[in-house]
Amino acid sequence: MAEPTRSEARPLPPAFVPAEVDAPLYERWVERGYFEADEKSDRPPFCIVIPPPNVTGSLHVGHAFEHALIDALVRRRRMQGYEALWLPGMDHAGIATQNVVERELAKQGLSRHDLGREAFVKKVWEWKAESGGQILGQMRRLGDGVAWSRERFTMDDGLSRAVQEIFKRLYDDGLVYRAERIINWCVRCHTALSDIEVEHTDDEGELVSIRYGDPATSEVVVATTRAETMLGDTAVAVHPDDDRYAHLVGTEVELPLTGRRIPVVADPHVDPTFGTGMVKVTPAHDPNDFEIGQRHGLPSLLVLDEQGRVTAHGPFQGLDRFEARPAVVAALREEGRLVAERRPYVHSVGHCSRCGTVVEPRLSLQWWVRVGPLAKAAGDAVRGGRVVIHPAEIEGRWFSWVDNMHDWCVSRQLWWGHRIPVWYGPDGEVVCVGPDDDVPTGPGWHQDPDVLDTWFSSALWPFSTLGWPDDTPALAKFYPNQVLVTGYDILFFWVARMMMFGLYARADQPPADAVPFRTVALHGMVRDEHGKKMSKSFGNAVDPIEWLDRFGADAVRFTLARGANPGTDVPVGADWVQAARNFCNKLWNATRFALLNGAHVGSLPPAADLSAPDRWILSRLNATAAAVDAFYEDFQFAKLSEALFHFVWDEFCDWYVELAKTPLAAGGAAAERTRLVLGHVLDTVLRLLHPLIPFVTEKLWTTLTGEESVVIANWPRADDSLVDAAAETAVDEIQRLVTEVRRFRSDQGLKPRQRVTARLIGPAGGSADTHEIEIRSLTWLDEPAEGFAPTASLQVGSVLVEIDVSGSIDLDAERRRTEKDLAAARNELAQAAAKLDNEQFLAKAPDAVVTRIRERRTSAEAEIARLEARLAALGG
RNA sequence: GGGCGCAUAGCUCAGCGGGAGAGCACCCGCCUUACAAGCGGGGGGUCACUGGUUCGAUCCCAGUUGCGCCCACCA
Repeated sequence: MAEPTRSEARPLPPAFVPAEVDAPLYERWVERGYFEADEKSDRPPFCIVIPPPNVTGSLHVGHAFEHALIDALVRRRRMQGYEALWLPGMDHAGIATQNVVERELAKQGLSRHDLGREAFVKKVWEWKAESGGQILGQMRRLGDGVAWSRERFTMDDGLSRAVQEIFKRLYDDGLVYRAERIINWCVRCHTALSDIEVEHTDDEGELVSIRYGDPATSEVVVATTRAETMLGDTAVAVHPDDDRYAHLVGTEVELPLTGRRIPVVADPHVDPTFGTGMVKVTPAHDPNDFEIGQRHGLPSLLVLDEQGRVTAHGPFQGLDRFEARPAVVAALREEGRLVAERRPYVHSVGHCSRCGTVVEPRLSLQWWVRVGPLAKAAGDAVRGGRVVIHPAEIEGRWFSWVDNMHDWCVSRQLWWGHRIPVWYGPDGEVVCVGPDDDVPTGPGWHQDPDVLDTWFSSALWPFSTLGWPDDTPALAKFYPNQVLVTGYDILFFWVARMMMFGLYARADQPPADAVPFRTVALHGMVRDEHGKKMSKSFGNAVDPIEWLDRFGADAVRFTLARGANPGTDVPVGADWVQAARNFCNKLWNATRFALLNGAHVGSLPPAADLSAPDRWILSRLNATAAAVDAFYEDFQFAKLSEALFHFVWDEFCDWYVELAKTPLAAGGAAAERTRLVLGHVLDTVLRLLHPLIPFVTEKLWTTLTGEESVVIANWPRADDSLVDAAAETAVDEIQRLVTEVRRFRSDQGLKPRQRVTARLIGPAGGSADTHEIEIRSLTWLDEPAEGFAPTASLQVGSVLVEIDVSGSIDLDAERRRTEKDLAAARNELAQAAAKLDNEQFLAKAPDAVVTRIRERRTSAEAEIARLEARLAALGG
């Protein structure tokens, strides 16, 4: 047997101080290459690509949350023997980053146009270097076990090549095309936006009804919330079956303020029951009107420029759309009661998701991805079970989205991003250039000035980061990724597009291997301690660094994991992080205690040589390990964290460690046996906890075992043979006895450590008999001396405890307690008895339930008898 | 306008057909040589409302009220 000398050799400080522990450990992990993955390995692959953070700024708590989950998954798989890869990187975040840099420039009174495209883009790269470095630093502090050698950026050469390649393929397949349509135009960002980049809110506006045609005889009344767009009307539409207006169809009416005459057309899109049943048609500034225009060959008249200013017609020219709106209404009124009605109107208004500006629908020539076949494949992959979405309830949303997707506008009028690889020739030639093609040169040739939607490159992330379009070993090994962990908020922005492009790019593979990932695990959003959305403007956003400084990375990670119920939002507050920090410290001190007492890791003695508490804690340990494994398979981070928390604190620390003090003090074989069990339990539970709280566990585990690192230790396997029902029952008895005595003492006003004498009388070999020393120690009861005269007695299970409460017993307190317990027991009995009197219950309830109720009745009866006796003894 | 989800202890949330749970907060007592970032004990809930199904409902169904989210081109 090894001598317990380690503890003296490697003492632990009395408290866990993350600031002193974390950083050196992380550096060592990286130096030793633990997080690197070998694509040539025979081990099964486990790859998760990071949802690339925007280089825009620093990580927020949501990132910390996501990283905590991913890191836990990857670390566990690594311990299980997988070739585990967490691939890091960042996203250039086109519009977001450009905005940030433009804002910086604005502080100096400059616009990007002052710099020019080339200089501006250079500026953004500088920003990227600075901001990106900050993000990487935060990831190190969090303990993210990423393969740094594989770090990628969506704008680096390889990924840009992938973007160009896929664009070229899509172009050649007719899946990307250029067309003039209504797009969402942000007048502040000066770019087109895709539909999902627009956020709708119910805004207060005004619905204005306007008379068109001859004021005297006018029967044409149309309504609008955007009066200024009337300047661009090119028709009025009615429903084809609307008899009220059938006579007008084919005629022309005068458009006020413009001197133009516009036709009345019949179109099925018009809802005859809404308003007057007549609609103004502005093909250049409304998607529906554009459709109507197409159907009737109407001209499209742009009346707002890219700044949202009126381009047409004298008095309004140059006015912002929001100035033009009332101005037009006023002019109509002056013109002679052309405004039939004005009323407040709450309606859905689209805003730029980046800057909040009201989006202007606007006719524009843009590049589009034809989404039909791609989206169908994305839907089928989930339908066919090739990709599994967690939690499953989200699938409904998934299908309704992919099955109804509109074509995706992918061109952006920005400078920061992947430039569209299309050249236009002097004679109207259009050439799409692949990564290995020659760029057309010569007079008149120029490249499309626009860049691609930032999500276009993100969509390639699962394979572009692994070397695609080249046929690399990494791609072969790690594609499809095993899991994708991300927030439900970007299911459509990102997950759907990765599915579409992954399936398209890898269409040469068998269907099951073309998918970008096998499982999508969606998490919720981090919220504040009251469940409110975190936002800077609301002032409740937390900088994770603050918590990292105060409580350490493990505490932050554990808090977040512990709150992570599948797919639901996670509320967190500083108090909770503190509680997690306390847990880490508890673990620290339990290990410290064990080491101070010579705990070490060795082969466990056979069960027959172990005490009931030993067998109990091993039983609980293995049950916990099994539960943790099951929870991991289901991404139940809250449950598995809770299981480990409960095991460590409530079972191991509160009971096993306390019970262990007796054999440790006894010395000899009992002490050595206990040291081995302590060592074994800690060894195992530290490994189980490592994926969640990597730093403390590394420090404690290496100190305990003397081994190199828990990062590369084996994941514990639950051993069913160590689950021991008899031991659990035995310890359960001890716990009940101890708790009852403590309760009695507390009721009697005895100080916790105040020694009183007592005699324990139980059946030979029962828990009181075999563990009397432990029980006395935990209840501060001394052996009775000569002439022992108990002043009180209490029966707990099969054990009678006679106590000499030094001094007089507080009869009132004791009576109150007993009466209360008695009432509870009687209530219990009544409930059980009522059920057992019910014939239908007996006939229909499952046997197990009936048995349980019978047992409950029996124990309630015994309890009542006991309590009544006690009450009688108390003179009640 | 559609679709989805949620209402359980003061707060944040688990549980989800047969004994109401956790963390934090609260009250009482303890500086017990692992830990005061701790230890022991304790109080606190007609499980939103109304009906239904069932021997039995916090749990299933319907409706009501309140809250949240997603989608949508209704002037």
